[in-house]
Amino acid sequence: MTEELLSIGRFGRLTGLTVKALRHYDAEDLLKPHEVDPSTAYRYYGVEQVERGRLIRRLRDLDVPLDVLGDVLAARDAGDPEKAKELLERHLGHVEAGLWHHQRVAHRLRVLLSGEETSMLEPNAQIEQDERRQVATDLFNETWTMMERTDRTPDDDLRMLHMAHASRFHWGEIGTASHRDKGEWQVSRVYTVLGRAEPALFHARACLRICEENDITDWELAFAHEALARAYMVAGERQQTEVHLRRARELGELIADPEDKALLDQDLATITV
Amino acid sequence: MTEELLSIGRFGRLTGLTVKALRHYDAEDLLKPHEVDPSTAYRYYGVEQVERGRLIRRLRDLDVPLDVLGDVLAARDAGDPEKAKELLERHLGHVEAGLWHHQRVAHRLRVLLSGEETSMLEPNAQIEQDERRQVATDLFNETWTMMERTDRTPDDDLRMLHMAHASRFHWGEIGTASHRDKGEWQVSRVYTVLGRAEPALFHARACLRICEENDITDWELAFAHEALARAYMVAGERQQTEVHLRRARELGELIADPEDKALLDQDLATITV
DNA sequence: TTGCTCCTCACGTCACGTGAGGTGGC
DNA sequence: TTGCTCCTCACGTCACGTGAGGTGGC
Repeated sequence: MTEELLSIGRFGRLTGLTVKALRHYDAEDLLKPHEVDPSTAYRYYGVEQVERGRLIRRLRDLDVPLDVLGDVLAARDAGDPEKAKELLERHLGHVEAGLWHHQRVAHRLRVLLSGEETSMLEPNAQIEQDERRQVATDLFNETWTMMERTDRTPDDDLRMLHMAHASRFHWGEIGTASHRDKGEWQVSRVYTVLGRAEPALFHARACLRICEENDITDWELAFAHEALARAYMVAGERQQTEVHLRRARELGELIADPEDKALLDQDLATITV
Repeated sequence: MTEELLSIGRFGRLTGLTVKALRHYDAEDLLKPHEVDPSTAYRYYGVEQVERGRLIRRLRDLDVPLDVLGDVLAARDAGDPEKAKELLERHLGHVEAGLWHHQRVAHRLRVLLSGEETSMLEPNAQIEQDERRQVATDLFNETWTMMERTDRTPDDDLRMLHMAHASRFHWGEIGTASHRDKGEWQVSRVYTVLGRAEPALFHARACLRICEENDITDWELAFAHEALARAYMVAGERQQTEVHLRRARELGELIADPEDKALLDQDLATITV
C-alpha cells in the first residue's frame, strides 16, 4: 500500500500535533502509529494517517474531549456521519454552558469591582445579614449553577425547578419588587432550559407585569422582554420571538450602565429566531 | 472574646461550604479552624469566622483560584482593599479570556455543524490540501490561541504580532479578498489587545478599505466597523468609538445568518464606551 | 444503643507538559 | 564524532469528590 513512513517528529510537524500529544494518543488508542520498531520502540506513521491526525487536531482545537473525540472518529470510521454530528452537537451544548457561566462570572466580577460592593473587601465590613435574604440569594445562585450543568438527571431538573420557585418565594417575602422581578425572570429561564414553553411564558409575563406595576424600567424591563423572546422561541412562535427580541434591543439602547447592556447583548445573542 | 464554637458541619451549613472544602482550606492555610481538639482532631470554628467563610464562598463562586483568593484575603487583612481590587481585576482578565475562547469555539462548532463543512466527518473526504493555505490557517488559529492567553511575556507579544502579520501575508498570496479582510481584522485586533492604538487603527481602516473596494458587505463589513470601534476605544476617542459601534450595530441588523449576528453581538458587547 | 458526625489516608480527575536518564540515527 | 531525535518512566496540574476504614458524641 503505502511505503513512506514518517518519524513522530515529522508526523507531528505535518499535523500540528506535539510529540507528547502523539504519544498520549497512542497510549489512549486514538491514533496508533502504523508501525513500531520492536528493537528501538520508535514510532512510525504512514502518510495516509496525516489526514486523521489533522482532523484530531481540528477537533481538539474545538475543545472536544478525548473520549468524545474517540467516539466521533469511530462513528466516522463506521460511515455514520450523522452520529458524529450528534456527538458534536452535544459537545456544543457543553461549550455553550461554559460560555454562559463565564458571562455570568464576568458580569458579577465587573459589578463587584465597579465599586458599590467593594466594601466586602474591607475588613470587618460584613456583619451578620438577614438570614432569609441569604437563603434567597443562595438558592438563586445555586439554581444558576444547576442550569449551567449539562448532566442533570430528571430528578435534578425537578429539584432545580423547585429551587428556582423557592428562591422567588423567599424574595417575595422580604425583597423588593426588583427582587421579585429577578425571581420571576430566573423561573422563566429555568423553564426554557427545560424546554417547557407554557410555564416559561407564564413567568416571563409575570416578570413584565411586575415591571409595569412598579414602574421598573431600564435593564430590568429589557430583560423581561428577553425572557418573553426566549419563551416564545421555545414555544416555536417566531413572530412573537422577533417582536420581543426587537423590543429588548430597543430598550437595550437606553440602558444607562454599559456593563448591564453588555450582559443583555450577550444574552440576546443566544436567542435564535 | 467569642466562646461559641461550631463543628465543621454546622460551620459548613452557615457558610455554604462543604466539609471537604473546609478541610482543604485548612490544609491550604486559607481558613484554619479556631481550635482543634488534640485528642479527637475535631475542628472547631468560631462564629466570627463565618464572615470570612462566606467571603471565600462568594469569591469561589466567581471562580477565583485559591492562590489568588489567598492573596486577596491577605490584602484585605492588611487593610489594603486597593490591592485586593487589583488582584480581582486581573482575575477578571482571565475570565474574559475564557469567555472569548468559548465564544470562538462555539461559533466554529456551529459553523461546522451547520452543514457546509461536515464533509470532514465523512470518511476519506479530506485529501491533501494546499500547504500554503494550511499554513495561513494554522497561523491564524495560533494567533487566536495566543491572544486568549493572559500570561504572555513581551517576547510572546512580539511573536504573536509577527504571527498575525505572517498569517495575513500568506493569505494575501493565495487567498481571496475576504481572506485578506479577515487577516487585517485579526492584525487590528492583536494591536488592540496589545494596547497600541495607532497600528490598530491603521489595520482596521485597511480592513474597511478592502471591504469597500471589493464590495464586501454583510457581516464582514460589520466586523470592519467593530474593529474600528475597538481601535478607537483603545485610542480613547469616545466619539469615534460610538460612531463605529453604532454603524456596526446597524449593519448587524442586516446580517443574514443568525450565527454570524450572534458572534458580532458578543464581540460588540465587549466594547465599552 | 443506634445513627449521625467527624477523622485520616489514598486515589481519581483531564490532557498532556516537564524533566530525568538513557539510547538510536544521520 | 557531534548534535538532534527518540524512548520510557515518574511527577505535576486544580480543587476538591469519592470511597475505605475507623472512631467520637448526642
